[in-house]
Amino acid sequence: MKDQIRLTVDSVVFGYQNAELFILLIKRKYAPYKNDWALPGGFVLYNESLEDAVYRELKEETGIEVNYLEQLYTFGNLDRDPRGHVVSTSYFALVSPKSFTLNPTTDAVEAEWFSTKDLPKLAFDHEKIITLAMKRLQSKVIYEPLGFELLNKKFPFSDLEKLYTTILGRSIDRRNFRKKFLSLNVLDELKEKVSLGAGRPANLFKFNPERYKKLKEEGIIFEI
Amino acid sequence: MKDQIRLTVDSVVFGYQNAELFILLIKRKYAPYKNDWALPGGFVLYNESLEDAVYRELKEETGIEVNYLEQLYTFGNLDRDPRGHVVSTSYFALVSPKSFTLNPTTDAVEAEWFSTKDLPKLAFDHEKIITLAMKRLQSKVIYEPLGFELLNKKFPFSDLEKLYTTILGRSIDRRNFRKKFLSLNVLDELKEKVSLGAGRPANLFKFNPERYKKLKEEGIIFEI
DNA sequence: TCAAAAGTGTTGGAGTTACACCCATGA
DNA sequence: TCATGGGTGTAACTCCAACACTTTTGA
Repeated sequence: MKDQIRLTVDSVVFGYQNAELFILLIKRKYAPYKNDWALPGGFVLYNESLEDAVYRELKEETGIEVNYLEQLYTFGNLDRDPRGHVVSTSYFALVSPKSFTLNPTTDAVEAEWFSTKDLPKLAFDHEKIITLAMKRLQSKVIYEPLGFELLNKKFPFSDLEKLYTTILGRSIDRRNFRKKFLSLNVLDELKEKVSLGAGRPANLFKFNPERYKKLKEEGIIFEI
Repeated sequence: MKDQIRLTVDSVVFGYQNAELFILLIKRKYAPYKNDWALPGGFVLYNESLEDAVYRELKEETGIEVNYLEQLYTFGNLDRDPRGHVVSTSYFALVSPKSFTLNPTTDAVEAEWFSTKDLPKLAFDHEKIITLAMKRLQSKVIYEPLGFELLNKKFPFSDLEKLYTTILGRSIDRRNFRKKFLSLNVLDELKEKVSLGAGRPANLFKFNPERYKKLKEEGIIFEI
């Protein structure tokens, strides 16, 4: 077991609530970095694919089901893990609001959502991984319709706008955003309305993945 | 050694000559896939970083020096290598024309450039890796000035244009391309001219990496 | 009736595309 | 002087950014 390269996976799981982005972290039970917060993940088993390892670890450590998963980067610096030569393939994942509340299934393991604006000190090089994941989310959300994975199936337009504002970290012109998004022709306007506290009730929309797929095949590119 | 995940690196090395893109392949000396063509690469050693492994394997197998290196993707399917559970992190690299001719240093190992339009049957999942690398090159060349890594330091504008035509696989309007590229303000026009066979001699240009870096820091984005 | 959020059009400017002829050289 | 590739400008159009008031509801 010694003098052997070992392979881990780590996942940056994003959740979204009330115009805030969150990342799922777990508290480490063992050394190294005992009691520090870290990304969910762990060693890949023999004859286990990378994605299987990600799903297994997420289930074991957090009990969460993700909506979207994508490989991020593989870190292989020699100084990244005090236990020796440990290479980690990182993933980034998105969860829908209904998976946002954590069931405290997996006893003993502490898992918690942290606002991206208020992250604790992290184990290993996990801060670096998170930084990369956030950049990737930002750059990806403008040319692929990922955002919907973080929202409910049906959502008012303002949710989408707030989500983009949050992810991109800048304000967006409501009229232009709506115009542009609707012109992409991948949203279905529903007959339903929803009233969120004060103000005029909002129309609900739904992302149409089939239409998106078809447009993509035709070479039409999504771009916000 | 058995029942142990092993880690390899594989590199897709691109070269460019006469309006054609080439990929560097080696002929496998041992099973599996003995005598098939494959991407240069091999097992990562204990206490060796991924990039070091890439450079080492490229040197051992091809004797080549690359100009640009970037991680591509990590493949971890269980069926990708008949030898067992072998995970491979792939890289993509660019070489300048002066490194394009192969010195037959590393005896016994056969390395050869293949046109991307005429690739042989490949070992493992290397065809898949190459497909991904080509997509990455295409999408990246339009928002990062990678192309220069495939050209001589000093080059006539037509070289740049032909390179983009080749990589993107479509024709480009000469006037618009030149206008746009020059307006990015990262090329220095030299006083030198070069005459390539027939026709009016062309002015030489040089990429200015410092200027590009400065513009990038100011938030100006390169985009062709 | 007031507060709060949803919904909606227009205009100017920037940037992109489309397009064809002259220039400098070597053979 | 001819063949070859290099170098250049303009006009139409499309796309993007900027900008503020009306509508609908609940309290």
